[in-house]
Amino acid sequence: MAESTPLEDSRAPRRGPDPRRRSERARRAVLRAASELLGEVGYTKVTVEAIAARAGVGKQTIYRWWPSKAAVVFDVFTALTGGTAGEPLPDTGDLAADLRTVLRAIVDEFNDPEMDRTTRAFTTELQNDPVFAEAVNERLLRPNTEAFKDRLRAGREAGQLAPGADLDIVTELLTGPLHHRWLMRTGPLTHAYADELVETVLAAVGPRD
Amino acid sequence: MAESTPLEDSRAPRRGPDPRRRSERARRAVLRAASELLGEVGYTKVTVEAIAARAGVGKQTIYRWWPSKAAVVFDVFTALTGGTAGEPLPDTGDLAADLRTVLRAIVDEFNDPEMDRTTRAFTTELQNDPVFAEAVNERLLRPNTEAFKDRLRAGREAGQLAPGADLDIVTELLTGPLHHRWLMRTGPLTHAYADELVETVLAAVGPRD
Amino acid sequence: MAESTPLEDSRAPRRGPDPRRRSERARRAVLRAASELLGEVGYTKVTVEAIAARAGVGKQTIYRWWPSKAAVVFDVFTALTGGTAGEPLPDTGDLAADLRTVLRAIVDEFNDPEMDRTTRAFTTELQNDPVFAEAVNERLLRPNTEAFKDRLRAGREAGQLAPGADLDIVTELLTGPLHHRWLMRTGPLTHAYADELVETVLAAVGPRD
Amino acid sequence: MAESTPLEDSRAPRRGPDPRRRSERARRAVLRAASELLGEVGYTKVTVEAIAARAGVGKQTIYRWWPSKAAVVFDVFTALTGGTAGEPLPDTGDLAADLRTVLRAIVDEFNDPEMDRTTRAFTTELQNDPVFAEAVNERLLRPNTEAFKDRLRAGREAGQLAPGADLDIVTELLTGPLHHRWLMRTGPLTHAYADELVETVLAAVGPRD
DNA sequence: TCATAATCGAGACGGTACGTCATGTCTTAGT
DNA sequence: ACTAAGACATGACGTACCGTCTCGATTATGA
Repeated sequence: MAESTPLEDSRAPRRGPDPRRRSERARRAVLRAASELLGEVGYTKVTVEAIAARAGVGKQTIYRWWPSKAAVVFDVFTALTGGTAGEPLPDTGDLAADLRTVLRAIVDEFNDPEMDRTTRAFTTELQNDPVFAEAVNERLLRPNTEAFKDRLRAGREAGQLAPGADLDIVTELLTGPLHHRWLMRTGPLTHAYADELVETVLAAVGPRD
Repeated sequence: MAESTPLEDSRAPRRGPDPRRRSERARRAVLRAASELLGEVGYTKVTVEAIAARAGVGKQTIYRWWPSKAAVVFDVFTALTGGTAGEPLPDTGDLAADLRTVLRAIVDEFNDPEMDRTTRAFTTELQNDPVFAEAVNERLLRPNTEAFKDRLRAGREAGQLAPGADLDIVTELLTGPLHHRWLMRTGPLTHAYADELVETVLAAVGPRD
Repeated sequence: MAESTPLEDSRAPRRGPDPRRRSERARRAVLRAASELLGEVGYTKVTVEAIAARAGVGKQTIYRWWPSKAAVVFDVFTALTGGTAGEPLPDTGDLAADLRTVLRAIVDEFNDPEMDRTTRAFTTELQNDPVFAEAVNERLLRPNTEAFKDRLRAGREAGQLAPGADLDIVTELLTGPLHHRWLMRTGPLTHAYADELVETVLAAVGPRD
Repeated sequence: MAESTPLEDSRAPRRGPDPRRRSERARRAVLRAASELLGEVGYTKVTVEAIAARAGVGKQTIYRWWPSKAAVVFDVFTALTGGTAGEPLPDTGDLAADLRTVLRAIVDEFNDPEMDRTTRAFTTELQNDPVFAEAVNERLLRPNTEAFKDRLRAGREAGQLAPGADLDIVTELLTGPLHHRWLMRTGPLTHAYADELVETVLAAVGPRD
């Protein structure tokens, strides 16, 4: 995903304002203000008006370039992650170790307050806007899932996974519980938890001794 | 969970209106109206005003008995499930079969439009209201988790699970992926999927042959 | 006017609650509370609910015995004046002196904060409720006007007023400016002002030297 | 008084909305709607919401520019009178004739339903809002009183009034009874009544034959 | 004198309007 | 042309009172 592609660019040749004249200053100020406000009051209480005021920007400037509050938050998120969605997982040859590394990194992300806020904002919006949901899926979730499956496939070929293992299921077994625990706040997110998940899942789908 | 315990009753001896004088007619009308509106326009677009209007009830009557729109929706949910949270899982002696039964039932629930709407409403609200999140956890999620663990424990004692299996992890491995797939709409929710989840997880934590 | 006849008694044989069973305690408490509140927040901001609460009385008890807030205030007023409306003016034989006495008394009444509040309350209500206006006219204003005219008539017969003097006009010349100055707060209300009014008016309608 | 100076402008350098951006369309629509509603349902039953609805204007637009319903009505009034408050009385050289002209005009105004409604609205509000009372006094009543006194002074200098006549008292004797009769509805307002008032008052304070 | 019926304090009810806030669009000046 | 500022029409918010309507718990007749 391109670094700061706004959500609304994705589908059509966009008729409207001329992007060449867009003020970079205003764009940055909006993202910064939105990020701060997300951290301070939470997604649902962030208002476009407040973002504009804090950014020292006219409301119209926001509405001109982003179709919704969700789109602004989406841009905040991609700015945070630096557009790493879909990057290949590390491959040291040791599948278990690599998965531990990745799951620990996910745990760390979820434990970062700014990421937590922003990701929750997403999840909120996703529930009520299927178009947004599909966009997020396409740009974030599916690329990441594919990256997982690529690494698992490599592992399977290396004999570290049962030949018949369903890669989709394995991916979900690894990330689903983690995500669920975070989302529902049903338990602490720690490296130990990440490790235990990897171990248990690999016990199921690893090669039989 | 008691059938129609409203969310706001949970913690304190409730100072305020006298519940004995509460109009059962109004209570039912509000829940019905809220449920209908959830289905028609989705949680975020439901307004308290609209619920009141549709129910033929004064707004104050809603604000008198429920602290928020979320609390109304919570009651709609508990009315829908009939308060089954925390009920023991079936125990036929065949752990795998019982888990399949339960996961298939969960799949069916998620595929029911009314449940889907209501549950998404929850999940939305949960993200931005930690108090609500804790209430939902206490009354819905934890009881259900415990019910799972109880059944798993029985299975472990019957030798259908490895003696050292971590029941929390197993529960999460069973429900997390399911929930995640539903929430993020990353794939279809079918009985076959439920069955595959059970099979894969039990492969990990079942007794070694 | 009978001392505490409530406003609503005036026209019909009142069907409804049995006045014999009326709680004197409640009646007094309501009038006291209303009077206090009038002084504290002013007529328009007094609410029936507040009167009931302060009086320790159910709202229905007020609505049972008085048709409106205005009627309650009317009773407060008649309780204040002791029902002196329509009482004959003093007649010492000296018309000018008697008028000075009466106008000074009116000035004193207007300067009494409680009377001021209550009378303003009336005047407010009068403007927007013609039925109430007519009731007040019938029970307060006309009797008082008649009392004035009676005294003036006696004076005219005693040769202290021009034989052709229009008693209605003279009455209005005496009370109109006083009332207007009070109502509009266009100037101070003093005994000297009362005296000057009497002197000037009598100069117009007194017997020519 | 400037034609359409809103009530709230009177005292301070007004911080708040920028009057240059004010929509003239909205301003007119509000005044028209308020005027119509005043005539239809009476001041106390006029609601800001109804004014906004009839004017096709947002409630906020009313609250942005007027501090209260009373202030809107004040503007309606000044629009009605065309800002004639404080204009000099006619001076034909014949004091009695000029006063008759003026009092007859006042009678006509009070008999005009729209003026009647609006002026009663004022009087209502005046009773319960001293700030409003003072504003009305300053902008309407005092200028008019001064205009009266100017004309009377000219008459006094022309020998048509006793040299020692108190102009304030004379003014009040002329306008007080008129106003009182209108306000309390204690009698009909006719040209004959106006004439009689002038005649009687001048009898008191005119030069002795 | 005692049952019984009405009034009492209390307060929930269906409503209306309040005055505020945020939405997304439109207008006004200023670069 | 695009900006910052902010007025606009709209509509929901949560609160305050309205006047009506139940509740039990006292009264105070009148059978």
